[in-house]
Amino acid sequence: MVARELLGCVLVSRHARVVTAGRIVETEAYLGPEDAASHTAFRPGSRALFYGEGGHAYVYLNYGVHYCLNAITNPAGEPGCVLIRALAPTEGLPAMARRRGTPSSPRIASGPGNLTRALGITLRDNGADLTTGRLVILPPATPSPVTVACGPRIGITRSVELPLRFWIEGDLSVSGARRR
DNA sequence: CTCTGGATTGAC
DNA sequence: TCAATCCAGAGG
Repeated sequence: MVARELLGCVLVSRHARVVTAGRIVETEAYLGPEDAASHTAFRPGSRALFYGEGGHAYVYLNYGVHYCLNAITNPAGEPGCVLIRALAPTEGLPAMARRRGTPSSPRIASGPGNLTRALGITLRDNGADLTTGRLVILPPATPSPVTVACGPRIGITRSVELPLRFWIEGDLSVSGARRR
């Protein structure tokens, strides 16, 4: 599963002259029509991206307040994406804190909305190429042996029971479990 | 054009 | 526990 491989990869955002980056420590997988929580199930407009070629970004404004960053994972024609939920800051922490308007903290990019705000990601990054654009995902610089845990997804109202959420065990930047 | 849901967050 | 806040889809 690609969601698992993404853990430990580094997400780099270059906005103007500011570079912010972090290690991906938490992801969630979203599937095609058979996944009731996937946007493909109730948001046809997102289908073009879901079914598009892998390696592109799918950015979505949620609750009118927060953005969510997804990576399209599958070859063209096959729906599937991974929601990036949390980052462990590795570069540009002060810039993240400035964008967030909060003090620097390991949890500055913990949670989908926090993450996108910290990296300055907006709707205009929707559909961007994650291999060449100002938003890039790199393989782990130093493949560190980590424990990957998996469990139910968070914050959704459908198919919550599917164990499609992955995170790095014990990492400080993983977002805390919430209930609904 | 109006109505409304939603993969969240942080303050009460 | 609850309100903030905005896009796109659905319906008129």
